[in-house]
Amino acid sequence: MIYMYQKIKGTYDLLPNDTKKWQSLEKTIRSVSKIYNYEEIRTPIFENTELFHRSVGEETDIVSKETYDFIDRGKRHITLRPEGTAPVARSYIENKLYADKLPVKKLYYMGPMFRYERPQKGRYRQFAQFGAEAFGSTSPLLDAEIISYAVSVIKALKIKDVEVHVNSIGDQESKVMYKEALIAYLEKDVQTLCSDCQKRFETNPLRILDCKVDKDTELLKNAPKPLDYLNEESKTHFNKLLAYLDAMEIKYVIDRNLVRGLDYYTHTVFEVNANLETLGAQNTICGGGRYNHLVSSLGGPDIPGVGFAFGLERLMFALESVNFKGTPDYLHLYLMILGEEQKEDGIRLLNRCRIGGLFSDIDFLDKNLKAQFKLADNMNARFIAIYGANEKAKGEINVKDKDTGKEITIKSSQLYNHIITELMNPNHSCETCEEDSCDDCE
RNA sequence: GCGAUUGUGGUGAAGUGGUUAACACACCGGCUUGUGGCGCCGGCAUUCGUGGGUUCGAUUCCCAUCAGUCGCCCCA
Repeated sequence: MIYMYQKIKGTYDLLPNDTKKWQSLEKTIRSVSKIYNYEEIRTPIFENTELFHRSVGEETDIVSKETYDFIDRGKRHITLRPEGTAPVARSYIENKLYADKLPVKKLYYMGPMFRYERPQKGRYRQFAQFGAEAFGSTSPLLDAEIISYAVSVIKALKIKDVEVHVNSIGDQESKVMYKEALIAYLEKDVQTLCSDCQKRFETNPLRILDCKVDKDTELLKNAPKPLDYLNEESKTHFNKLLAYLDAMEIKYVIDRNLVRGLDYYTHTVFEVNANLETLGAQNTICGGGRYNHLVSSLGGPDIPGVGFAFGLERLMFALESVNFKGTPDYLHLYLMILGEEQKEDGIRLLNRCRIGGLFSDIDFLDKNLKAQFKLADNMNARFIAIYGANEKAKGEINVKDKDTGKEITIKSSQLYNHIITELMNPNHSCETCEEDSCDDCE
């Protein structure tokens, strides 16, 4: 070959083996979403560049240096979405979902996001997120529900060793007060911090709190914390949240240093970390919080919201470490037609089985018997039917049940009925069980 | 954006400045188009990510580039 194309840096192909696991993951996510009564929303993967600048924050890395931007043929400035909250908020406003008969709109989404970052484990340039947004209530109960929803997804996936970290950065007023206090406190000693923190001091001082390099220094240990600067309202909100979490029996730790990177957060912020070697440094699988002014700052009515986002690749890694398996592939029937003269009649038999819903396949390469048996094996076929000249002459067909090893010859017209009957037999093996799971499968 | 490290067939991998590039699995063919999973026999990298340089000669040394991995940053 002259030139081999390769995938774009930071992207990946999901091959059939992988898509099975992903489908299973998606299925679990959807069923938990149903339990919490969240409805799916799907927005475009690109939006006006401006949307992300307004919402996520001009100074954040993800907007200032990580977006995929382009200008389309109509000279529009377009950005591949780097996160899901802003597009959902935009859609919420544009479609006037606040006027819906459901005053609290609970939405979830799943799909690809794009950030121009240096790829590493659990971090890709095109990656998938599952996220939820609930609009229309300032009640801390909604914050608690969102956290509960996220935790339930993790539980449903049987991921252990997770920690929920919560914190409050307060409302707009508290945020401003805290920021001033922090800056005043750090001002004279900025030079003692790491070089990254010195930059952060100018751009996003809150993030100094969770710096890995400086976190153990006396300066940071004694630094003012957002929780100490909450006004009464913010304090009440946070305390109620904690009470509701207790009522929901959700274990959490209050992480006084937890801040989030995106500008739109107010009050509650939280993260879910998984302590798994397979995740490496990328151990935050879920992050979220409340954003009371995002909708209004995007030109909508003054409506609050709260949400979270999961990184699905990281979830997949976490699943691998708990030996999560998708449903195994199998076939009901592998039909071996021997001889060109038998093909058309054989195809009729195959077709009948397929119309009846049997998972069926056949050879396309005129392989010999041995090779076809091997193929049937690789396809994990339960029944192998052989249709050759002998059978055709007698109107019969030979059927082998791989589960029992028994082989019988029946009227070829009975092929479908025979297989169906056998499949209904409760003594089935789980490898070929028709449901996604049965009692024996667990 | 910064730092480190790796790159040999479908896969896992050994290996050397000089010419047949181990081995294992997978795959293909034969013994055996009418019964696979075992066995035996045979096949399967004109080529060592790509481009350039050093050299009589490079997969092996050097440079560049692309990609992967790990960490920082950031974030999910």
